[in-house]
Amino acid sequence: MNLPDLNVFATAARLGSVTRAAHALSTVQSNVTARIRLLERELGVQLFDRSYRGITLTPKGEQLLPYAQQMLTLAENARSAVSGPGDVRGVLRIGSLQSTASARLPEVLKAYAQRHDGVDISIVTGTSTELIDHVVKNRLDGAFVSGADAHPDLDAVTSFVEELVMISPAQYRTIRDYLKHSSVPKVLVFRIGCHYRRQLEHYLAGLGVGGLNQMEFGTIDGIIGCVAAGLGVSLLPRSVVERSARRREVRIHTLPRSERYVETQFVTHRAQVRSLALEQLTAVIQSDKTAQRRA
Amino acid sequence: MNLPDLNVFATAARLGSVTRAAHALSTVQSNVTARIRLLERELGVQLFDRSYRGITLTPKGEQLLPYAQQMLTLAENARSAVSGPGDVRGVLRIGSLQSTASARLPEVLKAYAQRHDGVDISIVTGTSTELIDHVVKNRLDGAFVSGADAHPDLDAVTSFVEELVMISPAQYRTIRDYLKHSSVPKVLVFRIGCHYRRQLEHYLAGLGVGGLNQMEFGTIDGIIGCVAAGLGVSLLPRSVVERSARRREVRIHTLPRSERYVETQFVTHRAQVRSLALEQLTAVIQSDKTAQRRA
DNA sequence: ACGGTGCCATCATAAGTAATGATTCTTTCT
DNA sequence: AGAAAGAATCATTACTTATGATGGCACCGT
Repeated sequence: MNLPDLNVFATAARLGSVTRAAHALSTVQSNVTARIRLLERELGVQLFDRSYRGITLTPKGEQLLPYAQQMLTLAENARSAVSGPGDVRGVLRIGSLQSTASARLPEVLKAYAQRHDGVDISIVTGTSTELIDHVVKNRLDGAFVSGADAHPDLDAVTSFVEELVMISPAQYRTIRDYLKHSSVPKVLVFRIGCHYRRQLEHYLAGLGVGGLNQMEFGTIDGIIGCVAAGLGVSLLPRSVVERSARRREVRIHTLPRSERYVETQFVTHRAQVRSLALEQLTAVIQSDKTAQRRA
Repeated sequence: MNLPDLNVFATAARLGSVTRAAHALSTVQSNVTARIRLLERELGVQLFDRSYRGITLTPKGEQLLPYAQQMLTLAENARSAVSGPGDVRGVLRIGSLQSTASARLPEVLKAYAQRHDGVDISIVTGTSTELIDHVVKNRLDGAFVSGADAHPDLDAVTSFVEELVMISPAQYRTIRDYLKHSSVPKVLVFRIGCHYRRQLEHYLAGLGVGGLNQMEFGTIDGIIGCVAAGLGVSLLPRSVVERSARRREVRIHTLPRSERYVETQFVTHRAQVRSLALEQLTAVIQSDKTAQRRA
C-alpha cells in the first residue's frame, strides 16, 4: 500500500470513473486500472464494481476510503508542517443550509478564496439533519447547520447568529392580523428537517395556533414569492429576506426576543484528520465572526 | 512521499542507526540511506544529523515522525479493516509506575501475549508526571499512571484500584506508635513526582505531622528493605507489599477509608490514531478489570 | 601515531515497478 | 447490427529501487 496508489483509488472513487480519474491525475487509463488492481491484489479484496457506465465502490471499498483520505491529508499536513505550507490545494466538500448559502457563504467564500486559492470548494445544500449525517459519515468535510445538538462525533463552532423574522403577505400589518384572516395558517418551509420549521411551530403554538398547513419548497425565492402572492407565511433569517430582490412584496415581522435568534454552526468530524484547507476555512469563519461582532 | 519510505524513516529514527534499521527491515544499508535521502530531497529538509555513532533526528525530523507514525498505523488499521485482522504485529511503547509494573503488569502482559503474540512491548517505568509527559509528546503509546488529572490531550481508563498501605518497621504496632518514637518521621519514597508521596503527606498532615524527612529510592525492594531496617516508613500498594519476599520484616498498617484507595489509570493520547495493538491492549486491560471486580 | 572498528555515503549494476499507447472485450443505446 | 463509452489486457519503454562493493570519516585501544 502506498500513497500515490491510494490517491488514485480515492480519485477514482470520487469521480466514479477510471478514465476521468486518469485525466484528473494526468496519466493514462490503463495506468489507473493497473494501480487499482494492484491495491486490490495486495488487499485481497475487490474495491470497485465495474460496469459499462464506470465504477462504483464495493462495501470493502467504502471501508477503505476514509482511511485513504486520512492518510492523504496526513501526508499533506506533514509536508506543509515540515517544508512550509507551499500552496494548499485540494477539494473541500462543504454542506450548508440553503439560507446560509445564499446570505452568508458568499462573503466567507470570497474571503477564503482571496487568501487561499488553489482549493476547490464544492457546496451542497440540505437540511441540518441531512448535512450532519453527511459529515458524520464522512461524505462532507464540514457543514453549516442549525441546532447541531451536541452530536458526540462532531466538533461545532458557532459561525453566525441569525435573526429570524416572519414574513407574511404585505397587506397584514401584524402576525395576529394574518392569523385572524386565515383559519388554518399556511406555512412555507424548506424541505422537511429544516430547523427553522420547529422554531416556527414553537412560536405559533405560543400564539395558540395548532395544526399547521405546510408547503415544502426548494428555493428561497420560491418561498418569498409565494408569501408575496398570499399563499402563507414563513420564517427566515433577516439577512436572507433583506437580500432578496422581492423583499418589498412581503411584510417583515420582528419576533419576540426569546424566539428571535438562531445560531448557525460550522460542524466538522471530531475524529477525522483535518486538512489544512479545512483549518484555513475555520480560521476564516472565526475571523469573519469577530468582524461581524465588531460591526 | 510513500509509506514504505516513511516506514524506513520511522524505523531508522527509532533505532538511531541506518545499519540497524537496514537489518530490522531486512534490506541493505545503502538502500536505507537512499530511501532517507529521497525523503529529504522530496521535502527539501534534512531529517537526520549524521555522525560517526549513528543518526539522530533533526527538529524537522522530529516534526515529521508523528505524522509518519500516524500514517503507518492508519495503513495497518486500513489493511485489517478491509482484509481481516491477520496477525497484528508491531511495537507498543508502554509506560508504567514501578509499583504497577511489578504487581499488576505481569498478569496483564501475560494475558495480552497469550492472545496476541507478534507484538513487541517495551515497558519503561517512571513517575506519573514523567510518563504523562511522554504520552503527550508521543514518545509512549500509553502508560499506567496515578492521578492523571484529566489532562485535556489524554484519554484515561481506570485499570486498577490499589489499596495503599503504610509500612513501618515491624516493632511498631500502630502508626501513632511509630510517630511517637521518631520526632521527625523519615519517609521512603520513589523518585520525586510520585503520586503516592502526596497521598502520604496528606495523611500524615492529618495526624498532625508536618515536615517530613524524605529519602528517595529507585526500587521497591530497596524501600521495603530499608523500612525493615528501621530507616522509616513508606506508603505502597498492598499488592506490591504482599508480593515482596521481605514482607514479613515490615508491619503493614491499613489506612482509613478516605485515604485508602488510589486508582491506576491507563492513559493514551486522544488525538493520535490508535494502533490495533493498542486497541487490543486496552481491551485486555478492561477484561482484566472486570475479572478483578468479580473476584 | 597507527591500524582497527563501526558507521554512513556513493556508485555501478541488476532487479523490479510504473507509465504509455495500441488493442480487445463488454455493455448498452440507437 | 453498428456506434459509443468505458474498462481490461498486453508489449514496450521509462523509471525506481535494491544490491554489493568501495570509500571516507571519526573515534578507540595499544
